[in-house]
Amino acid sequence: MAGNSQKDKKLVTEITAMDEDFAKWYTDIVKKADLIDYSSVKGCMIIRPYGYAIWENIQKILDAKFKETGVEKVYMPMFIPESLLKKEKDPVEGFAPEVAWVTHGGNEKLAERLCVRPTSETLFCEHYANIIKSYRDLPKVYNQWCSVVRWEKTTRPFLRSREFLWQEGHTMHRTAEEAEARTVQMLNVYADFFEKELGMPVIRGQKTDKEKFAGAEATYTVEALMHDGKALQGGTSHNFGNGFAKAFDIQFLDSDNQLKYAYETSWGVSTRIIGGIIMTHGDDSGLVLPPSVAPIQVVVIPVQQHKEGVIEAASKLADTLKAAGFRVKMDDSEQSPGWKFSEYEMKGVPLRIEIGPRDLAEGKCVIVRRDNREKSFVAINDVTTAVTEGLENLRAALYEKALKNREDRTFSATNLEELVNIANENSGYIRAMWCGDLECEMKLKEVADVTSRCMPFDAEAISDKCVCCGRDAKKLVYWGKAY
RNA sequence: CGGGAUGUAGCGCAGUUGGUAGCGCGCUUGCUUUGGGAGCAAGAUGUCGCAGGUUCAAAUCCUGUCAUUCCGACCA
Repeated sequence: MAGNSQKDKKLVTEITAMDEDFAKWYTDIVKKADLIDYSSVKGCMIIRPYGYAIWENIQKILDAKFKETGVEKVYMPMFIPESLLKKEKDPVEGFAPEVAWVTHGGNEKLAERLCVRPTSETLFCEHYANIIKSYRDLPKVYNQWCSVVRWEKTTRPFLRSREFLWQEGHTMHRTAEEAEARTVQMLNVYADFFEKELGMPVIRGQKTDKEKFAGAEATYTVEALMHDGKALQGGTSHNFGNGFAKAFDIQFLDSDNQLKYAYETSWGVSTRIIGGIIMTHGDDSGLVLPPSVAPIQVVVIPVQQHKEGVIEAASKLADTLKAAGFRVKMDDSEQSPGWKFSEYEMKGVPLRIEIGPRDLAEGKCVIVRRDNREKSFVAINDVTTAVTEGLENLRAALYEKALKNREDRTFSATNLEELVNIANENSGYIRAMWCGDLECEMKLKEVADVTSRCMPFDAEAISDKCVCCGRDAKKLVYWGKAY
C-alpha cells in the first residue's frame, strides 16, 4: 500500500524525538547530519567534511579574535617524555589514568617511554624556560591548534572522545596582575564567542578547588546549559600563578636586576563546542546551526527545475549571494524538493531559498528560516538584504530561545531539603550559597547528585548561610549535572 | 570498570527445530515526475564484526575478543 511504503520511507530517515530520548536523539543527529563516522578504535571518531567545516569556521573566528589580543600561533610536538611530564606533580596525577604511552619505535623498545600529549603545559614550559631570559622577553602569548589524547573509558562523539581537536593557549607574564588580566581577557573572548557568534548564553565564573584544573591557582569557566538541562563547560581559562614556572625554572631578570619567576596562564576550547551547539539549538528535525559557523548558510533549492529559466534564476541568485560573502549552496540535484528540504533541515542550514516558476513570474523567491520555518516572500532584487536580516534574526532568536531555556531551568535553594527536591524534580541549574568547604560539595553530590558548575562573577548573595551545613556562606554556586 | 542491549548489502531491519542469506530504502540505467522525503520498469551490491571451538554442515550453538549504544561508577 502506498501509505505503508510512505511510512517505511520516513522511518529510514527519522530521528528519535529529543524529549523522548535525548541521548539517542543526539547520536542520531551526529550521524545523520553527517558530522562524524565511527572508526575502528573506540572513542576515536572520523570527523566528516561537514563536521570539520564547522570546526574550521570555529577556528577561523576564534583565531582572528586571538590575534587581535596579540596571540601568536605555534606548534608543539605530540610526544612528551615521561620525565618531562612528571616535572609538575599535580597535573600528572590528574591525567595519569588516562594518558596513552608510546613504548616502541619500530621494533625497538624506547629507553624512555613517551606519552601522547593529554595537554601541552609541560612542553610549553620547557620551551619557555629556554627562551625567556629577560623581562624584555615577556609577555609570551602562544597558542596552538592540535589534537590531544585522553584514554577515556566512556566516550561520546564530540562530548568525550579519546582523541579530540582543541586549541590551547599558554602565556607567560612578568607579573601576577598581568597574568590575571590575560586569564580574564581570554575568558571574555570565549564568552563573547559563545554568546555573539554561537547564540549560546553562558555563565562566566570560577571553578571551585575541587573542579579546577590540577595545579592551577584559579580556573575560570564559561558554562552553558543544554536543552535537556545538563550543563556543559564551554571553555576554561586558568591562572597558574608561578607554580609551573618554579617547577620548570622559568626565570627572567627583571628591570630591577632581580631574578624572578614568570606567571603563566592557559586557556582552551575543544571540538566539544560542536556537541554544545547540537544540544543547545537542535530540534526534532535535526541540527540547527548558528550562521557564523554553518558550513552552508543559505541553500538555494530550485523547484520544478526543468521548467524554463528556473535553474538560471536559481544560479544567479546563488551567485549574487556568494558575491555578497555568504556561504551558499545551490542544489540542483535530481532529488525531489521535499527530499532536499528535509535534508538541509537535518544539516541545520540556517536559511533555505526556494525558487520556482510561480516565483519567477512574480520576480520573487521564498526564504524559509530553519529555526521556526517561517516563510517570507522576497523580491529577487532584495534577496541580499533579506538574507542578511534573516541570518541575524535567526542568530538572535537562537540566543533568546537558549536563554529562555536556561531561565526556565534555573532554580534557587536556601536549604538542603529544598535543593534535593529541586534536583529530584528538575534538570537544570540550582543556585545556592556555599560555605567553601569540600565536605559540603561532596555531600551535595551524594544526596542530590549535583556538582558545582561555577561561582559566577559578581553574584549577589541569595542567603547568608551555606545550603548544606548552615554555616556562614561565602559564595553563590551554580550546581547541576554536567556532560 | 560494573550491568543491560546490539553487530547480517551504503542505511534500517528479517532470517523458524543448524542445511550455505532475504526485505524496504538508497545506488545504477531508462521514461514519467518535481511547491514537504515521487512513480513504473530493468539491474548491481554480502569475508553474516573478528578469532577460535562443536558439527557431515554454523548468520544460527559454545568460548573469547573488538566495536556501538543505554544506565551506573570514574573522570574534565
